[in-house]
Amino acid sequence: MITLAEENYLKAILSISLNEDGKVSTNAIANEISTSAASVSDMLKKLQEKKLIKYEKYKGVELSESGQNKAINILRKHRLWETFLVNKLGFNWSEVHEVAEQLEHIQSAELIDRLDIFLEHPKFDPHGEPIPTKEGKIPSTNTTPLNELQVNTKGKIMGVSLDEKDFLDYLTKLDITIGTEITLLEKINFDKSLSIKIANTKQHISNDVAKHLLIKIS
Amino acid sequence: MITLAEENYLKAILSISLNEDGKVSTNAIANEISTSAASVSDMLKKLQEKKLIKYEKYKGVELSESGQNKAINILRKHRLWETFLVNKLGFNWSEVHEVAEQLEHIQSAELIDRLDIFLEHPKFDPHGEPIPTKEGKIPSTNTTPLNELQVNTKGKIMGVSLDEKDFLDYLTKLDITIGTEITLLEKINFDKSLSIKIANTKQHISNDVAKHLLIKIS
DNA sequence: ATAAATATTTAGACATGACTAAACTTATCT
DNA sequence: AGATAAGTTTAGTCATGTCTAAATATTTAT
Repeated sequence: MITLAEENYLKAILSISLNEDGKVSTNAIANEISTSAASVSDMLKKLQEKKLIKYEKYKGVELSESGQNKAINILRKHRLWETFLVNKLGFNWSEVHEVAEQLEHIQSAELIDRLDIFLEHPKFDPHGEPIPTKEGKIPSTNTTPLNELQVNTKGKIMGVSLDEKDFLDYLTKLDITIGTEITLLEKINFDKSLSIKIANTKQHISNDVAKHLLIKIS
Repeated sequence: MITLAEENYLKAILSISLNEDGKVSTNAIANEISTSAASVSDMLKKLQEKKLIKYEKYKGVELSESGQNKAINILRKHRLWETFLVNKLGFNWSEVHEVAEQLEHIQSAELIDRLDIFLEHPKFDPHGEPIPTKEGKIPSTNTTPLNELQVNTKGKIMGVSLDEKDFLDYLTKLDITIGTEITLLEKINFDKSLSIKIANTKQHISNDVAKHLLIKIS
């Protein structure tokens, strides 16, 4: 059996791996799940014994095949539950993260199969993130973070890569949601902030916001 | 904050209280949740400190008002989730108990409010058990266990008071489900077993089965 | 290439929730 | 009432997952 804490560690390692290459450091994990490096070090030993990760002291860690399967399955569950909460229960996209963090640990393959059917096999969650397949593949999205676009490029917002209430509420205030057409007008060298056009209105956003907006160039 | 273990103890105490009068004994709880009396004794001290129960050493235990509210809320969540699993996801009534035991611990009042709306405020779960109200009332059902009926009484099965796969699968095999019309033909004194008529077929069932069938006399 | 800074692991504690064995309380039987 | 049985609590231990402080390894800078 896998414990709740172990699942959260696998999820954290997967999440870091998806954002950067190479092995994952103890500190990165400690930072991701807001715990001490010492606790992480302890847990890595346990995950190693269960063959869920490949770990060499001081050298960082990566998921084993079975660890990756487990982690991707948790991600699949998280994104399916978020889809359920928004599409069926009428939650706002900014309100679902915490509850989905609980629901993703429910143990029942049958439940997830049936939820997937009930939701009609959704491909994306309410934040535009791809829902991993039952076979453990994460479909790629071919999108680019807004801050990496060239000036004067036009595109459509396909998703956001950060699931935090304050961030999502801010986007809603800016009239930014999935499907919104956007044009990058100008990049400010000084602070990397951006001028954009949405529905014929000029807006100004920070680099920190822009990097979490995933764009498909049109 | 209330822990998972604490919630399960409150639930067990409520469940025992609903079936018998007076204070709940340490052993009864140990039996209900398959643990040792020593563990129960430890936990009762903790629940006492949190004012969730009224407890006197060697004298048994009862829920405090806040403890009862918490316990009934867990029961409400359990029964709403079972309703969701059967009505929306297409599970069989014998397959939902274990999953609902996990789902009942998800912490979000908003989630349960919305689930209740989504299910259109169901009054009974898939086993015919009443769903407690948001205000913490358990509606009474005015039903009688089959084994307490008089011979030759006719009635309808309104619910079952045991949520175990083997039991429910057996009922399904006997063509017994909620709404089934039933006539009590004979009580066998020797082993308290019963002869019954269902859809013009004579059947014979044990007292153990009969006591979990809740009948509304017609 | 060595010192300083940074990252990681080990050591030793602690809280939770479980266990067994032993001690103690209450109930029951003659 | 006193002995025995049944029920309950206490004492001591264990596994999990966390922590801080100290020790050790690795990386970076001079």
